[in-house]
Amino acid sequence: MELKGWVHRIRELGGVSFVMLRDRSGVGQVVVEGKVDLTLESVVSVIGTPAANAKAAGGVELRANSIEVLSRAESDLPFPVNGDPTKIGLDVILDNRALSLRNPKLRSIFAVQATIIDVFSSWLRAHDFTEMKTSKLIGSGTEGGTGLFEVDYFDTTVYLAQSPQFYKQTMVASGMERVFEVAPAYRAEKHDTPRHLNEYVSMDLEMAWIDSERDLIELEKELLASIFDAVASRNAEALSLWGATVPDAESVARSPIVPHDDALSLAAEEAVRAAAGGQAAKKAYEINPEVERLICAWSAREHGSDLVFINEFPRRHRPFYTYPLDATRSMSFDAIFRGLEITTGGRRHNVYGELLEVLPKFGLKAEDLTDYLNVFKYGCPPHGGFAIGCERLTQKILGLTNVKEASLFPRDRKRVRP
RNA sequence: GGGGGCGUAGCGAAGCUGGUUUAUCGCGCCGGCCUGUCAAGCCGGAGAUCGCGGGUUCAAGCCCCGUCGCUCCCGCCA
Repeated sequence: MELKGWVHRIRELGGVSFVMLRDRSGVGQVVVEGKVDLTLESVVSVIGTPAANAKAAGGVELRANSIEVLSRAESDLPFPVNGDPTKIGLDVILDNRALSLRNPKLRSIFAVQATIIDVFSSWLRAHDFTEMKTSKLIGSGTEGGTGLFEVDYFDTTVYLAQSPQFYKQTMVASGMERVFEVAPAYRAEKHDTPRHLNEYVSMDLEMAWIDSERDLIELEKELLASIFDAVASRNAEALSLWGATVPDAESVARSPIVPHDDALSLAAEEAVRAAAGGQAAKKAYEINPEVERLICAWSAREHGSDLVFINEFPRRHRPFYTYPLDATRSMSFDAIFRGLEITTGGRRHNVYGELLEVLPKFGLKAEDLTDYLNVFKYGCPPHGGFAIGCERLTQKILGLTNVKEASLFPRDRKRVRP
């Protein structure tokens, strides 16, 4: 039989040599008479006879009759490809992406990510959502909030989309009712943290006929539970390599929903508890990363869940299109998973007149948003949606320390290559 | 933008309060030995202007200042 792959490791014992050959399915052992003229990571084809051998790694080995080098690797590897990747700096890993992904543990991150994207899409299709692909070039940046990247576009300037928000709503109003999109989103923010990327994969959905953000939360619970189950069954090896587990469906189902103001109080109490009865913790005024960690600690202890939903955010913290609950609060929510925000969503304004009324409070002018407003001018059902940060979910499932590890070719303030 | 930490060979690290001429270890690399390895083992070798610039000192990888890079925390961030 013939075996093809990369030379993972070589052990020469004089009269006999063992070559560990790696392909997408794993690593197997090849036995060669005498010495071998091979370098690590060379691509080879081995013809030989398979043999069961209790002394072989895995119990089976291939006794080589001939080895053909299809592509010889230079011997000056920039880092040990077959070693423990947690001992290699992130910069080295990212600078040498093609090589670092040959490491099974690093490559397994993206097997998990593929499952996440697959199940997100297939679950939504099975629930009558239609997949869409919308433009990432937008003509104006009046949506507000985050920074936008400018792009030369013939004789004018356009921007990279920070989210498909307006298009999602457009498609709901178009009569499609339920849509989703998996696509990159761009944020021109000069942050430099382990949880931010300037380009990330946003898994978006939007649906008609909801009453409040609670409908969305219930849907996200089912969706996430489905993703976790699939990762557990399809990516058992990746989970074991990273020493990670996914939440079971029951724990996801009982994830608490905490109103924003309560979350701040609970976080303050949790901080006191963490400080072992120390000084009174100061109450935070908004959901910051520390509050996210504290509220998750609370959720894990009180509800046995790694997931917690925070809803009823103050209207002033949310964009203009967010549907109000009352004078100060909105029908919006965040999902916090293992201490990190992975989702923001909510119900949206769907009545033309109400949108026109709310714009001035956010310093916006109707004439700058005519395309968007026209979506509602001739009737739009009550609706809402949310987005899951694909890299962040991947990161938190596997317990990666930096979200950049969960991006094949991350783009941050300083990195635009490879 | 503010603050902390770290920059020593291709990679990962050690180097005690400044003091021994050849700056140490593991992986990888080069040469040799070895017929059952499992991160193979053993012997030998190459490879480092100790990020860069300046300063203090009889003496700096180690202390000080500046600078660049990386990293973490905060801020910013639908």
